Amino acid sequence: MKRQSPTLKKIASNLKLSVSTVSRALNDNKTISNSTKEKVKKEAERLNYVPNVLAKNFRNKKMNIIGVIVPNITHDFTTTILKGIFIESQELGYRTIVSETNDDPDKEQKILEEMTQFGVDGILLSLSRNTTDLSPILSTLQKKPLIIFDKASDKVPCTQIVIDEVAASFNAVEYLIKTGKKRIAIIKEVQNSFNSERRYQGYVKALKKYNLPIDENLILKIDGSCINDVRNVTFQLINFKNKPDAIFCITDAIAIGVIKALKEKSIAIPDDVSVVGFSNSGYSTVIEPSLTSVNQPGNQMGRVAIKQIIEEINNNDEFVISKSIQIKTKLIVRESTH
Amino acid sequence: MKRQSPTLKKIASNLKLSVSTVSRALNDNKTISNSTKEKVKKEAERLNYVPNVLAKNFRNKKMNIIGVIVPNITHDFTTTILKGIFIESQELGYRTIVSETNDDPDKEQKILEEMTQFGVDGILLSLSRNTTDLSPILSTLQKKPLIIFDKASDKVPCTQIVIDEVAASFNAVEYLIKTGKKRIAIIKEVQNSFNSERRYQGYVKALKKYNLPIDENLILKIDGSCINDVRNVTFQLINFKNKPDAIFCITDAIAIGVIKALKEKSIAIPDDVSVVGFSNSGYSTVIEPSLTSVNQPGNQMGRVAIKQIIEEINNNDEFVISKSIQIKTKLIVRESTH
DNA sequence: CTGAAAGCGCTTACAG
DNA sequence: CTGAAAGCGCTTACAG
Repeated sequence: MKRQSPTLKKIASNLKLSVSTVSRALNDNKTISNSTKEKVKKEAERLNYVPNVLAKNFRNKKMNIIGVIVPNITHDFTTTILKGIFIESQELGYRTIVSETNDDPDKEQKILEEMTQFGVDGILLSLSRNTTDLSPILSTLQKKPLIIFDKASDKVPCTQIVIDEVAASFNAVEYLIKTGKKRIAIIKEVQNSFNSERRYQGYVKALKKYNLPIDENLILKIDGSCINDVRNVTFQLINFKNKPDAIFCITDAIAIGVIKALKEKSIAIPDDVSVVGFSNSGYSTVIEPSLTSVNQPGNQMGRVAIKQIIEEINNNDEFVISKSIQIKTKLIVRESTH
Repeated sequence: MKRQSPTLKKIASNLKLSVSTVSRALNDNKTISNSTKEKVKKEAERLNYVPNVLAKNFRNKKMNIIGVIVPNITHDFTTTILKGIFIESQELGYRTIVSETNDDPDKEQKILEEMTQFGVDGILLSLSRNTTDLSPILSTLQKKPLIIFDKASDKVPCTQIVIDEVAASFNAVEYLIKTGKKRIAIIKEVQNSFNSERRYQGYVKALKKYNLPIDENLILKIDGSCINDVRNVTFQLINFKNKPDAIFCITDAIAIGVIKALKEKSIAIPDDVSVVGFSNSGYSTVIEPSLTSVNQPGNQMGRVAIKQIIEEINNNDEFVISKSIQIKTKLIVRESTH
């Protein structure tokens, strides 16, 4: 702050060269002789020259900043995605600006507008749970490269990077079936959640494949934001004449609640009822019995998202083909199943 | 991208005004008449004018970006701090760039240098666990306003924003004493961690106040990054002839391990041994019995950090007085104590 | 109350 | 291989 940092001009005058030559030399432009390149670089080093990023950004109309929008930075899976985003963007020379919507569509719209105006080069968006009006997203899509990740919607015509939810829950349910379970309940979310719906599809797919009936009594919904319902729903489930022998939960948080409710009623896990969660959060190993859960490689998702958005940033003028990239998951088996 | 967005020049020519006047009008400069201000603003609106942030930044030598450096974004407490940082910076018109060190001092140094060079207006730093050489921090402190939060060190002459660790653990231990416990063990970290040391001081202070002996056998250390040691340490503790009747754990993660180990040996919690954790993470309510733990208001810490750094950014030329801001905590009592 | 002009530090066509 | 010049879009001292 105190001392002015040296500029190209300073280097140029010291070396009796033109500013243009110095600029080119520092950028390794091929039209500059190696000898002057060396001289310039040495002098830059000596002066402790640091390029003025503000000027560079302005000149190049590029910030090298990617905006990242998530519902809630506090969620385990979100933090692992962010980890991947940070690593990859760092490697590729980009910075990221992260903002939270707290699942508020208005906030989401505001952030989209601010980021666009701020001039980020591209946006990575994980949809808020309550977003139904997609027009703000469509309109920023007109102005900036944008990719949706994790919380997705196929109604937005852009690249989507998601967990292969159907395969993930298919595998989980198939595993339960192979384990001898025949009456497998599912607890999903009430909201019109893309992810929840896909997980349900995988569940149905597995039951069908093994010719198990789809019993409406075993398909329950809870309000995703009200985890306390879980206890009641679990009690409801085990009060059926034909109780389930396994419960597939759409999230780890639900699974934790289920396990606690089952223990409260002295139901043996997994002997009487197996429990499977989704996302393999830190909770899975804290709860007893430890929870079998679907591991989602958040790191990988984050890295892929960054690579993809940078590709779309660089192809900006050309026609970009939206793709759907599905990340593979893996079931981590623990004590809540056998 | 396709369409050029309008500039001041465009508005000026449309209105037959000078660029300077338009600029001033848009910035609500008092020297401009209300009538032209109105005209200009209306035209700006009509053209959908959006100021070029890149040009503005460049001109004003200011990005309105604050760099935030944390060891690991994955930690519960860190995410709550970040939440506070996001909220407050958003409100005050700043953006944040977050980076992770993964407790690697070299990475930390690299990030400090990159952020400085990138031109952030200020830096919020939570020290990596393994940082011993403070010179990179001192040197960036010469160039940019910098504040240390959470993982702190009083060896860096800058404002520190920390949990009032001593008071926090004093209160926790005092609570255990009032609950009838007399042989209170502490499990702390092997590393030269500022926070761990402070928590230990609070422990000692409480024992002294109530004239309880300080028994070296009850003061144990584990490697912070190796949670598996916890089980052994716990077994070691309960094998003493004079076993502890309470265990104060420097982190929730340690407390979880302790609870599991105690249950394994069928020791009643809290009747035989009470357990207290630190940070009131999500785990506290997942483990059974639920964990009594010190709640750290991360949100507040984040907000205070942002307010403070912005103040120091704005007072840049003047002499800045470094302060130590201590955030108050609260013990959340649950089933692991009585 | 408004305008003409300079300049922030860099990049890049154009010319030689 | 190098230089002179223009310009990115804005702000601001200076002048009137």
